[in-house]
Amino acid sequence: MSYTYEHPRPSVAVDLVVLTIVDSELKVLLIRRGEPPFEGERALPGGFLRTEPEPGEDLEQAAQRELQEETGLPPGAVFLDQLGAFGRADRDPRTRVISVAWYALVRPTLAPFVKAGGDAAGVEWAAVEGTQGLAFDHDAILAAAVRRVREDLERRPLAFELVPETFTIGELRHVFDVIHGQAEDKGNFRRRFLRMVDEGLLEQASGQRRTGRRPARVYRFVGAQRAPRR
Amino acid sequence: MSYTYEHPRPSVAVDLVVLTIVDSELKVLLIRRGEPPFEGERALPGGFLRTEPEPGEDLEQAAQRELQEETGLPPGAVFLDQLGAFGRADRDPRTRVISVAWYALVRPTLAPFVKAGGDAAGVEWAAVEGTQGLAFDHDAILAAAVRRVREDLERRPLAFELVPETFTIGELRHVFDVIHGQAEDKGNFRRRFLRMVDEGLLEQASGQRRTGRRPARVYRFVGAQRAPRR
DNA sequence: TCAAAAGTGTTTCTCGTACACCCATGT
DNA sequence: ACATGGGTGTACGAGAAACACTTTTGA
Repeated sequence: MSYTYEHPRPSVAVDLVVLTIVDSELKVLLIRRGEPPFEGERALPGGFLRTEPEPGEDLEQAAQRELQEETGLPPGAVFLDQLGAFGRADRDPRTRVISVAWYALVRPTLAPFVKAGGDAAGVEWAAVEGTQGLAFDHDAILAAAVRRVREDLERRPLAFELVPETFTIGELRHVFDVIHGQAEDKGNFRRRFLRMVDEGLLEQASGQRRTGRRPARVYRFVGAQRAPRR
Repeated sequence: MSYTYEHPRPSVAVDLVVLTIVDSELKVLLIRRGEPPFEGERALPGGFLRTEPEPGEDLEQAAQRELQEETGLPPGAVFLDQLGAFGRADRDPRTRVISVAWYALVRPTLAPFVKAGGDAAGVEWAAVEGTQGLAFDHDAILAAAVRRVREDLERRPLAFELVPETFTIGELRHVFDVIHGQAEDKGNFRRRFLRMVDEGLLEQASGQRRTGRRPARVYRFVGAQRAPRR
């Protein structure tokens, strides 16, 4: 309760769970740590909040900055929302660190550009399934992110962040299939989808997609704002 | 990206949005600040994360500790979950502070004991509606908490945290009415409720409640775990 | 006896679910 | 021609929504 500012302070880090879908798999962006602690091991990308020059950057700014540094993608091209704060006392063996974790969704069309732009040596897209043994408490953060995306997928327009700007019904359904780990019924998904169209959330775009089989109509997301709620 | 530990560190605070229902109104626990900044103004209860002795306390521990200090209620009697981190650079005029906010739900039966137990001078239950002008960014934190509770009420067993251990259907419906600001249909709510009973989430308790009118059956929540997901 | 809340029933509509089937295209 | 995914139809059931009605109590 003592509301004084004189006391030792923890470090505040910002960590990112950057997700995309490649080859029908949910992937997460991991780095290989180049320094202790956990040197040589894999971890989520992240960094410390800058507090200089006073008063420093907003938490959200810090997350956006890290995201940009780590992916090389233009700001605004990637969906970003806060996951929460992770603050187990022993999560960093060296000193006290609070991590504010964020999750980001990268369109598959942009994913290939990420490795090129990243500064860190060992940046890679790793399959989420089977990923384990990350540094710090990053296993737990990753798990929380996946749970969160799975839940939010149902009630917020997240899926549109994992397809190209224009997309077919099949492509969108594929996002759900991958994230939920099971196939949706084609016809039922289509109906749900078309309902969104005449609610005005989606509109048919011009052109069509020729992807091997029968060409499909393409749509575009126009619903309200894609921004998070905060 | 520089993953070094040598840099100025922000303070980390833990703030609480403690909610209850009294007199058919959603109430939030507020304190009157006794020192700068914002001396004399109202604010959410909270305090700084303790990092001594090394490595200090977990974030969740800190929240529980504050909750206990502020309400005087026994630990475990109150539902607590994390809201998120609030870190606008200018949120504290004096120095850089990151706030990790939590929301708590106090049963109406316990609410009256809170003022007695609190140490701070000006602890009060204030109606959420119309509350404004809180210190720091606490208006925003409060708004986020209310939005979150409204959403979670639908898909997690939150309502049971705002009734006595045993409760009538009407009492539970009242929670929804107050939080959503509009009355549910009696019959429809009842059906939803009874569905939970034969799903095993609720069980009829012994006895009945005599509260003025016709006595009502009382129920008890037995569903899985009440704990948050983290 | 009257108001108020408990408790019950009914009807309509929407949506999720499961499944069957046709259509257009590249190989 | 045939496999593949796009596109369409149908039928059932659970649940949301709106509303009317009976029952039990205290005042």
